Amino acid sequence: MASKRKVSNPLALAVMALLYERPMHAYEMVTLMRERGKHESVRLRYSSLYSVVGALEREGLIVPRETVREGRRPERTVYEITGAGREEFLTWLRELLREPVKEYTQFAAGLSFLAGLPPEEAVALLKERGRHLESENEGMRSRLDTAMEQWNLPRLFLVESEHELMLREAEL
Amino acid sequence: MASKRKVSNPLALAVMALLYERPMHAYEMVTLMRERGKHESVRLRYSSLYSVVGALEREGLIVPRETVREGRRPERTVYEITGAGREEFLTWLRELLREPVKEYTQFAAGLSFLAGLPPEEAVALLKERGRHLESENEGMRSRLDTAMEQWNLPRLFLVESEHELMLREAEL
DNA sequence: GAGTATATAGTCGATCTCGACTAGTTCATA
DNA sequence: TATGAACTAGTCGAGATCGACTATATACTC
Repeated sequence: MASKRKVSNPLALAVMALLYERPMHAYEMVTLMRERGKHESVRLRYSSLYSVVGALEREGLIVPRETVREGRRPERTVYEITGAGREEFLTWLRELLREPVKEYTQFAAGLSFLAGLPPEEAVALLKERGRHLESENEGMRSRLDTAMEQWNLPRLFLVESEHELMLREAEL
Repeated sequence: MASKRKVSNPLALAVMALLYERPMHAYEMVTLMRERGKHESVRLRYSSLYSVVGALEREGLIVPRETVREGRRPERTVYEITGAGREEFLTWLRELLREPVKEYTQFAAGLSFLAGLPPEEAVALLKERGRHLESENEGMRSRLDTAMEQWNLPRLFLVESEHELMLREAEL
């Protein structure tokens, strides 16, 4: 279990999720992801997207359905998900939700070398961080509140990280 | 501010931190990092380490001091940090601590496609995750407690993630 | 003293990832 | 009506990253 995936970029999960709904072309995926705020949870770069789409096709998880061209714009390839793709999507998603995996963050790295700085400076920096977080979180919270009517799934979603970090600073 | 670093892998921060203490060779860095548990906060692979060391050298942040060979073992190059390296280390560390940056986690990605699963299954999976976390955290906590005497810096350090995730599940 | 497990010290090739760039289109606006 | 911004739809090359592999030395065990 938890064997290595042939396409491991989380963006691939997003692609499959979107194609699970209906066939579409790459650029449309970007647009949809942005509309739905998925780019907040999955790192989204054009270049990665196209390479991930290519990889998924190689692995037979998605297939091109048609290539259309409007006017003199570059042509767009519409993809659809395959049976194997659906299966892979569900397996992967289940695994992500069920099994905690070690995640490395920049901040954790920074914290672990805290000792390289004089204590007063460390405290000052972390306090500053605290202020940044507070104001960012306020913004997030209010955006969430106003968006709550349309999208009822997210709810609390990002705000917990606030608690985590507040605790850390409190601890210092 | 927050301009792109020439060597951006957090492992580079670790290397500079170690060489800040005293010159050493690559393999010794691995040993020390493991001893001190730094590999819990910074992803550590041999291959990445050697390439990071190479990059740091190219950038003039560290320099080889001598190459020694014991018996017929592969030769080891001892590195030391330069003035520029010290400066870069401090700047980077300060930035990491001061400025919150968006971090993408696997779990966040998974959560954001939760809707792809039937609600009961989602709940079941997250509950399972909760159990895993609980037992893992228990282990962590006891290891921390026993190690507390020797290393007094870490204290709460990893345990807050427990709270974060417990809150998330509670929310579901 | 033979076999095997573990520690030491790395290298190499394939893939992944990203930033920078291209190139046409639509829209506002001066 | 020219001009510049923003949108649409990608490509490309450089560099980063990782898994797998090599090779010697030491320790343990039967």
